Amino acid sequence: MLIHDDCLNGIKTLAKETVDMIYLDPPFFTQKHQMSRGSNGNVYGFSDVWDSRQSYLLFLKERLSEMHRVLKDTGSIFLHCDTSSSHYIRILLDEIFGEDNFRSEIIWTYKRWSNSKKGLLAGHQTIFFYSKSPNFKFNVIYGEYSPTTNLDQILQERERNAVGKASYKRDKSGNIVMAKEKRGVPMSDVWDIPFLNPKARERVGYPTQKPVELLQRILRISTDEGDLILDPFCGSGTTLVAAKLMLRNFIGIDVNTDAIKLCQERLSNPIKTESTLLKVGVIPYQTKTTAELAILSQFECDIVQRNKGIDAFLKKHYLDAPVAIKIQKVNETPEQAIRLLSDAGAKRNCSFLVLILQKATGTNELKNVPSNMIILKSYELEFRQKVNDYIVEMCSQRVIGHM
Amino acid sequence: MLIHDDCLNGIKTLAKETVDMIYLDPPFFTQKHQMSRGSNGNVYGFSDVWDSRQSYLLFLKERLSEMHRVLKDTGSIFLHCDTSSSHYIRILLDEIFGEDNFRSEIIWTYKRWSNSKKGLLAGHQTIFFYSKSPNFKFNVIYGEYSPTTNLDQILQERERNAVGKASYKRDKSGNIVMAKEKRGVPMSDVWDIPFLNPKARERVGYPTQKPVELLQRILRISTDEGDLILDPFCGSGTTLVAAKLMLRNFIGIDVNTDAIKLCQERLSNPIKTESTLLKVGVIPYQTKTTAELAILSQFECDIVQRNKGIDAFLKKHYLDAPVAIKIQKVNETPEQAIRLLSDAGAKRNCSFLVLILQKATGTNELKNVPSNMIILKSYELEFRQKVNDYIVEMCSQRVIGHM
DNA sequence: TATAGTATTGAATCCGAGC
DNA sequence: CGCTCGGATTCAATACTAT
Repeated sequence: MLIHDDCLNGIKTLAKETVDMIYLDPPFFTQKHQMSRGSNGNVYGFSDVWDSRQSYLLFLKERLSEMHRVLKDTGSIFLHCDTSSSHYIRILLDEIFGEDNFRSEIIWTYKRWSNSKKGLLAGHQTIFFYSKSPNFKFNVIYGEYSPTTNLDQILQERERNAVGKASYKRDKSGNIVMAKEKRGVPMSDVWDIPFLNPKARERVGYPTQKPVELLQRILRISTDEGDLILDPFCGSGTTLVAAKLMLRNFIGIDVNTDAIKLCQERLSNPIKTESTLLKVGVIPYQTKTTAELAILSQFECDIVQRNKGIDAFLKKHYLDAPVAIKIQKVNETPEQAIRLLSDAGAKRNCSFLVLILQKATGTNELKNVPSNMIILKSYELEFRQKVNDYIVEMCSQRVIGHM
Repeated sequence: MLIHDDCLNGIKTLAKETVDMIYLDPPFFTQKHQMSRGSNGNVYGFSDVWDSRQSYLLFLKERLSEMHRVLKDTGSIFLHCDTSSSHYIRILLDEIFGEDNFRSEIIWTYKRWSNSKKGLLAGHQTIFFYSKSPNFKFNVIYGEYSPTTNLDQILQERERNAVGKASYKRDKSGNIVMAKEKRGVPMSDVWDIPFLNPKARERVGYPTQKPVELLQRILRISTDEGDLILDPFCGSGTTLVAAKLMLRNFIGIDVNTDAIKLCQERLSNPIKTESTLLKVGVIPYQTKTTAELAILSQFECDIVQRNKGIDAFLKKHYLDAPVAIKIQKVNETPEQAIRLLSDAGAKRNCSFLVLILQKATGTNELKNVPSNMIILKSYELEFRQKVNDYIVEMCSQRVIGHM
């Protein structure tokens, strides 16, 4: 939903405790008029000039109180700002949401291209993360271990003696005891996400536009599918686009007519939205899944978009003809995949067709496999089948042993 | 020089405008008693518990005013704090040093041993950088260009037309105009410096001890040799050690007797841990090739560095034990790879071992394969072998046909 | 001497016991 | 039910040891 109004009025129309998450990127108190030019030639802008800091803070305070009202008990708020006023803003947030509900000061870092000046180059912005209450919703996301970590050691169980000295745990026979499954490293409050590249900005052209990746990360940790997101200063609508992509519901408010129009365009025309994102480098992951890309990355190949039968061609030709590759999709049976690939391959005069299966095929032999089609199983699949075989055999042996 | 006293008294003994730089790392208002044990068995600590934030801020304010007095016109102050009170502290600094003399909010980021929590892991602290006046001393330090930067572009002169569109400058004959030599990228305000590791020799056991490297960076940008540095909360004396190593003069003040003793000891033998991580960067730790990473990316696994026998462990355990993965290296025969993996796997009590072969094995059966080792072939290898089989068969058929 | 592999550690965090 | 206190768990990065 889009509301074209000052967010103070806009939020007042919403009922108490109905919103799961609020992200806002209000004016930063830069005392400048923010402007930039869009690809359509329009000039977008808004004023960030104020009588005094006092009036700026009052403006924010009124609106933050309303946000507090509409936020659910399990909800969170993310306020994006920079060093211009972050200290005063945090005091406001402490007042309105309570010091105890301060969760994190998220640092968004980026490398930026800029001329040298006397002093350090500003390469970060701050996002304050407060919750409405201690029982806020939070999805812990685990990441990779640091390369300097010796994982094989960490996987061993350890114990400490009375003095606190740690050592590896061993069983009675002196063997090392392995620890339980590990989850990985929880996400830090410092986020290194590339600044929106200038070409992408050209496409939408709204000043202070944020990268979708940043919003997606916020949505991932603080909301689930179907949750309701509010962005009271939605600008060009990045939050709303992220919400739509991630199947969240959303309300965007902006006082600026151009902003609302821009949001409508971005949201109503998903294809254009996708192409915008494609430039930023987010969408390739949507036409091909990460798993598919990982498989294809092992072949020297060129990736084909929008073809149901072929995912890629090998760079090298065999028998003077191209080799087509297809990965079985999750919703395809092996037979369907074989059919799609052999049809598409025939049209292109391929010498070989490579089909990679990702799902168990049952025991039946595959039918209608052209003689030049090579069928491979994904590592996962092959691994799972072999483990299965092994366990089945082990069990049967045990049964025989008991007889 | 070392002064054993409350810094309020200590600074009062100093003359007006005599100090070039002040670094302070005051209590953070954590409301905890900070304690830790030194290698000599001593227990060091200080109290960071206060009646109220008010009294904490008053304490700081009195001392900051004195610091302002002794700082030279060209001098700077760096105040180290964390999210506990950074917002209030910055308002104090605005008051005492002036908003216009705010130079940077430096973010010190690090990775750290930790535990999972509901929320984001704190991985940064803040250093506020203010100057006494606009004509502060500052040494601009240039770093490397990021690898994604197009160097051609940097080396070409650019110009903007009336509309503000940038293009490469050309001379009258249409040749590209090369720019003057560039010096690199000026330093950002986000500093990634490893946290003082529990095992670092530099560690003296004083709580909240900071890495020497951090202080050296501050000294480098804000002072020259022979300048006078003041640290009014010198603790274990890291600032003083950095100053001594970099030939700056220094005054350290602390109320704590143990702290002063520790400083004396440390200064007589200043040690800086040669952080290999900092010296060589994170790359040498990453020992996997892109091809290997591509293969591993298809498993849900944690990557292991510095182990010849194991490249990764599956995140999921099978039969209540971990599963180790190894990829055959280009210079390993299958037999060697099998041997390395089975040895390493035995030590770690793995339920299964997965070996991925990347090179043709000849026709011989593999020997000494443990029963719980699963051998997979890389897609490339499998593909090439099957293509080979196919062609061989095709040829033989043709030969038969010709007979 | 260089490299592979092993042994440790701090302190933030959670969780459960005790009050 | 809300507190504190103690114990268990966590992981990055060093020092140390063996080869």
